[in-house]
Amino acid sequence: MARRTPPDRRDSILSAAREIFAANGFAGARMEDVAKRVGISKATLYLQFADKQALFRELIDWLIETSLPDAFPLTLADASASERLAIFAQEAAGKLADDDVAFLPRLVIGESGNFPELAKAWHDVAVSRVLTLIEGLVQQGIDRGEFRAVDPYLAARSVAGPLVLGVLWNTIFAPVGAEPMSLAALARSHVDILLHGLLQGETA
Amino acid sequence: MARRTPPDRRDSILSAAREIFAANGFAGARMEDVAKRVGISKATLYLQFADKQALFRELIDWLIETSLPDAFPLTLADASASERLAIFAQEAAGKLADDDVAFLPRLVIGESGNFPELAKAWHDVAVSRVLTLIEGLVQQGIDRGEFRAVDPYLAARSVAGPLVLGVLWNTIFAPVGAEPMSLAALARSHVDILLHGLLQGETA
Amino acid sequence: MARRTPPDRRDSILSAAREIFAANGFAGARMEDVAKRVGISKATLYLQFADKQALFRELIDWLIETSLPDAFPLTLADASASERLAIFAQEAAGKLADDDVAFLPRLVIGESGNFPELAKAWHDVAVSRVLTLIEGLVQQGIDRGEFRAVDPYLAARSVAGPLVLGVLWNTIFAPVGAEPMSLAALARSHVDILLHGLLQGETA
Amino acid sequence: MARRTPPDRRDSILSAAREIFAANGFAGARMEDVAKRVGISKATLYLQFADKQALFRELIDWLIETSLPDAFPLTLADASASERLAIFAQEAAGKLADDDVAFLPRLVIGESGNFPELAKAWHDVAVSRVLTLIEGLVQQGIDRGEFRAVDPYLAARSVAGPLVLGVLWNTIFAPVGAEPMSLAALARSHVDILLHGLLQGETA
DNA sequence: CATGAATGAGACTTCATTCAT
DNA sequence: TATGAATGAAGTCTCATTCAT
Repeated sequence: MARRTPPDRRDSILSAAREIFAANGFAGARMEDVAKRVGISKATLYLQFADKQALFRELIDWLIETSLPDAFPLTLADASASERLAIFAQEAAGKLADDDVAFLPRLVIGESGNFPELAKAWHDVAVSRVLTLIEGLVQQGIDRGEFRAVDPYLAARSVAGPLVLGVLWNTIFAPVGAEPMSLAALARSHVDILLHGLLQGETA
Repeated sequence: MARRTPPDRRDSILSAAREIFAANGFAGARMEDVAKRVGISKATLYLQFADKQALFRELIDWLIETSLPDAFPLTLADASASERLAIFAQEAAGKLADDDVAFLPRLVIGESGNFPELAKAWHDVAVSRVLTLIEGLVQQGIDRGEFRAVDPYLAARSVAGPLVLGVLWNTIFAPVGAEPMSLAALARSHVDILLHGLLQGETA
Repeated sequence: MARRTPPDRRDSILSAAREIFAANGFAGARMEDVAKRVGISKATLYLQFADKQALFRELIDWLIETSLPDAFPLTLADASASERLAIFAQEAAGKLADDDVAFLPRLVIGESGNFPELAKAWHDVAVSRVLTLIEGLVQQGIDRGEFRAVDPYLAARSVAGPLVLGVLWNTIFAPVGAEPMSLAALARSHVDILLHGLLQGETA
Repeated sequence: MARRTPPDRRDSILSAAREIFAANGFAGARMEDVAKRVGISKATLYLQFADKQALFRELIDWLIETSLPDAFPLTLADASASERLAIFAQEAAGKLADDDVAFLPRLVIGESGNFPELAKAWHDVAVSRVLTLIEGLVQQGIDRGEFRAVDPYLAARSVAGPLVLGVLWNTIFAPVGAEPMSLAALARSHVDILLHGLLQGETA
């Protein structure tokens, strides 16, 4: 059941590493704990990963690959910008609610001081991409006369910000007693506010 | 509270500790580096702080005390809810742009796994407070008939989210090559969108 | 002595082991490197040799057997002692110039602390034999009235020493930039000096 | 008796290291054993030496410095070349008989594969110097018409070789049962042979 | 008070050796 | 016979923490 399956073995190690690193950070994590969680010996770990840093780096890469790649191909739709924004937000909320993804931000944020490259990779591969996608969405809305002529760059941050906050909330504060937040509800409310504004008179 | 040693000494240690912990996280920080940065010996460090955890905990307390306490007493104003929201956002952006504050999120996020109490303290003392303040602000707007009847809890997240994103952006991504973000500009744009919405026709 | 595996296999392992051990010493050599050089797996190595020490010991035996056995059968000649000394020196220089032999001294010298038996084997099988042979040669010269009545034991060291120095020189110093030494030239010069002395007037 | 004496401490470590490295070679030596022999903890070792290699390198340097520097200033004498050669050989034999010096060759020879720099240092600082000194001595003898016109470079090897052999003999073979060799006796015999030659008739 | 010196405990990493296939 | 995979044991190195001065 566990002899000759290099790919499985590798994934199971990465999976265990995710938990250990997520719980303790890079410096605080112990290789022995990772091994123990996989049910192998430390030495076997080193058969697959050159050292602790390699394991950590490949873990992050794996997480980024695993979680973001096929993200949001929905952009295609020829619905209205409003609808597409709403759909995007729902999809994003759904993805970010996945625990396998949610702790990546914490990990990368926490270790960005020690591993700047990881921050860069996460930025390039995931964050920047998503923000650019949102920018495009906003820009499209403006071009179609559907949205006001706001700054797409900043607007994209307005769109994404609350979701980031929500993810971190659930990752950081929920474990210490705060009420977990429904990303879906947050997304719905946020899109509503974004589109229609807070002001009373403004809504037709 | 500090005995014979001038409080200066204590503060200079905490200040040094801030830099070291911010740069390396708790586990990655070395007591010797803290001592070296202050210009004292490791042993002297232990004269002031029982151990590494004590230093870290007192650091966090000190940071929260130092940075958050006088936060946003502005709530007083009896201007319109819109105006007060705008003012709040500007003030918040200003405070969060301060480097002495900006790295705190990263630190807490990174160490929340090992130090749940930090997450809790930060939540209780800082985050929760500010969000509650925003909720009150929104609620007031609704009560006055100025804002639509949105969910104040979620709306508060809509307000704060982009600022959080902005701070993290400048903390995490700017150091690895991303263009730093102007929190003031972000706040301005965000409040505009929040109040008036993105939709074209909606603005009077 | 080797079963199904052709002796070639055994020899090729020993040959690879020679290079690895010669380059790194016993403790520094890795079984994996030996296996890799042969092109087999570590496990297969253990099919032929019980463990690392066994491999090393058999290697030394093999080297001694391989290199020394047929050494200097020339002693027979019934030429003059001078001639025989000269011939011996030339032959020895020739043999010692062979790289397959030259590194043996270094190996044994380096590991004599950890493997006293090696030192003993080398002494018994090789060094002692050669020195005894030289002693006999000198003694013969004395007996025939050809040589002065020197101490044959010490004289044998006088004969052999420079060749040893030469071998070590080429093994130790030449690789780090020193000019390699011609053992043949050294032997020729040395025999000349040994026979005729350095002093001017002494030569007829 | 052992608190605040950095230089003593350092020397006592090097002295212990000498024994451990001499007995086991670089790879075979354990830092813990060195520490144990000094009577300190492993960590204290690392207070003085960055790592195992640093300890080893500094040990070799220390040995070379300690043993060779003031070597053979005797060159001054204005005695005959023969006398000076004899004196040199006696002095050299005396120095080389010192156990603190005698194992250096073994150590460097054994590790020359892993630490080429050591071989180079030993060559440059010790071996090359002594050989050059002998060359000068021979050349002087030739210039004065006292010696025959031999090749000084090769003659120097003829002079030094047996002493090297003797040292290695006592280092390598004596510990495994061979009769130790008197370097003084060897030197005396060797100089006699070198000067007067082996041949009977040649001596006036 | 201040500190240089010392160390115990622990973490990473390596490698000879074994075993199921 | 051959080997890929696995690991126990060991060794290097680090660092929070203590203590004598």
